[in-house]
Amino acid sequence: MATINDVAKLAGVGIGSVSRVINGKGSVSEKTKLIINKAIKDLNYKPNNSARSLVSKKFNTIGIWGTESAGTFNSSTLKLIDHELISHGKHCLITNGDLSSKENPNAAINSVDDLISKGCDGIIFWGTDISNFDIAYIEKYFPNIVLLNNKIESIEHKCFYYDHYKAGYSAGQHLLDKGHTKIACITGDFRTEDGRTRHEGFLDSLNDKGIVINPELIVEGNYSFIKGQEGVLHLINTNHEFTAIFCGNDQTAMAAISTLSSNGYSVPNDISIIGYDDNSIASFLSPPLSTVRVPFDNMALAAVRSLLNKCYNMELSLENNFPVELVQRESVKNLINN
Amino acid sequence: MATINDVAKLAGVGIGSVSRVINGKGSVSEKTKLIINKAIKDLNYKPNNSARSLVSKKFNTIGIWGTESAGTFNSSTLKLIDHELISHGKHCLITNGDLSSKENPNAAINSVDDLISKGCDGIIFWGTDISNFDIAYIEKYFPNIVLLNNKIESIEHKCFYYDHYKAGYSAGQHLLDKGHTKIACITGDFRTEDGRTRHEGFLDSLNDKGIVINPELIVEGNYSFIKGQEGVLHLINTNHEFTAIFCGNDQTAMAAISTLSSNGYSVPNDISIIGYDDNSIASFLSPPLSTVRVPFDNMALAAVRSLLNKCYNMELSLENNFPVELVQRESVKNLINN
DNA sequence: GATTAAAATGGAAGCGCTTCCAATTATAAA
DNA sequence: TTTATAATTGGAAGCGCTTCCATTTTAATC
Repeated sequence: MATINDVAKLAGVGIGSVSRVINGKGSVSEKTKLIINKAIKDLNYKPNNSARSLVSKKFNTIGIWGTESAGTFNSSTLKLIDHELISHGKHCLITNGDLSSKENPNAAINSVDDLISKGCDGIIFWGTDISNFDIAYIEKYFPNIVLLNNKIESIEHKCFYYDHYKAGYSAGQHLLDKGHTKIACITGDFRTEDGRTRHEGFLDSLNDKGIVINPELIVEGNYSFIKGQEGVLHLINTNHEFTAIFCGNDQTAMAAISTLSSNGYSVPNDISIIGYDDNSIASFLSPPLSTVRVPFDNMALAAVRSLLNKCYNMELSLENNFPVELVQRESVKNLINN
Repeated sequence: MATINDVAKLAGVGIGSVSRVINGKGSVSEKTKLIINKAIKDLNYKPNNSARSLVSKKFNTIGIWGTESAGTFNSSTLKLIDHELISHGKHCLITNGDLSSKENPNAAINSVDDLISKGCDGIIFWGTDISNFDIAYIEKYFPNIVLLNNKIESIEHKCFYYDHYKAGYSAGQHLLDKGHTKIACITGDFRTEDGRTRHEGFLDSLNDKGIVINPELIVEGNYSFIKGQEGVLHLINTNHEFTAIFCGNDQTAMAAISTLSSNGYSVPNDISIIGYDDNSIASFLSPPLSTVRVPFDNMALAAVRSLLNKCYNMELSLENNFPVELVQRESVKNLINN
């Protein structure tokens, strides 16, 4: 592998000039620039990043800390992030937090320290699988961070998230608009903030119309297919009547649809389903799923850009408002005759 | 950030000893080891990876070159790879080849060079979206590579792939076993090798029983939902009778099921569907999809491990046989009365 | 206690780069 | 032409580490 010395020697110049050409700063005459570029090409010279980072303290790399449940490893959003980074000449170093969460209490911090010492200029924390406490601790000595789909009051300007409450609310509203009043739901995990918040929003939308949901029609899930399946089974075995189910996420909705139809119920004729996320499958289900679209990609893009700006003094534009949108497809029946 | 000098000073030893402790090689007395470790902890010292790499030429990082269509950014397999790397203290540097493929002809190579100069000890090439020619070229100057789900004769020992032919064959066989003889198919893209091969295997399974498929019942797809939808629509508008469709992948099968049912056909009562991949959705479809399970995870694990062995002189065990398996669920009707 | 071999230790050299400054060269003004 | 100023240039220093070797310390043996 050719080094900067080789280039300098071949071009008959000093290493300083070569460095100036590579980095495009400092003054070099057009003539020597030409000579140096030729030498670079002839030697197929590529600057050694370790040496560069050692001196400059810049790594041109952004770390991503995420977990499976954050969707990090199962989402086109990762692609989008990577795309944005690469198009600015940066790299993407990934760490899966799942590994650490099992182990000792400091495991999350350790895995982050690992990421830092490996060399990245900033970190995107994706999801809520790391405690606020840990993040706050890390942020003290490594401030170039950004939270995606998570929110911590003390560093709110570094957070990119949407309003779970509003999202839940709009799901409920849609059901109401279509004339449903007897509504069941299969929620997310109530131990998580977002699980609670989206459910609250949902309940409040009903409350605001004076509708109170039968507590027996609320079953707690955890976003998994299997819990969705169990939830539906439980609901259809209860004796309470309902015409619609609000599912805590699309995965749950998927489970609901398939479980209902294999138990002889038709969606939406017998029971309507509304999901939450608008994941990549939602429109492909049968029937296509009405759901709340969460602006994941917009948030992700803004998060990366904000970090890019901070780490590399860039000035990329970024959104800071991430409205949720109700996507009406065919899984909710209109009960209102007009 | 504390450096090795700080540690040496605090511990009252030479930097050589500190280095020996960090790397666990060379001899250091238990007593000084203790002192040094305390200093390391007190200073919260983390070795600087750039400096280490600069000297040692090791990066403790494996690059992944993949594209969206390879599933790199949409698959739990990535998580598995990352997991394996991290549990051996290595990192995972990702590059999305999609970006490059659009641009100039050398874009793929450039993006790989980028990965190399950024610093990785080996690269996993995931999928077939980079030409054999390019890979062969890269392998010459950067031999620590491994191909996942791809095969190039000249470096077959670096390739981890399965038998598309057999997979296609077994799909056909299953349909035959269930008594289907009038079979349609919606294939993959015939411009790709795997698209062709799995189709060949499928046709041969029929041929071997003396069954010839009606050419009008073969429609070329490209693994996308939309093409699957179009394909089904085309098939049901044709006047030729068929009882089953072999879909080139599960995505296509998903499209087929949803399109058929929204056109009044019942799966599997009217038409049977068999898929290919056994992706994460397959078992959740309604009806649950019978499909050919492709051993992605096994291949990926073997690929990573093989690379780990090569790059770091490890001796991890690895599978080298990746049999395909038919997963029978409920989307294929049994036509044989017994 | 003396001798020898083995273990432990300190630190210089050097990895490839950026940055800085002193020295040189070109350019403009007088 | 001379002088002042700006642009260009070379290369030493130093980033934090590993590796090597010369030196010192320890342990083992007589």
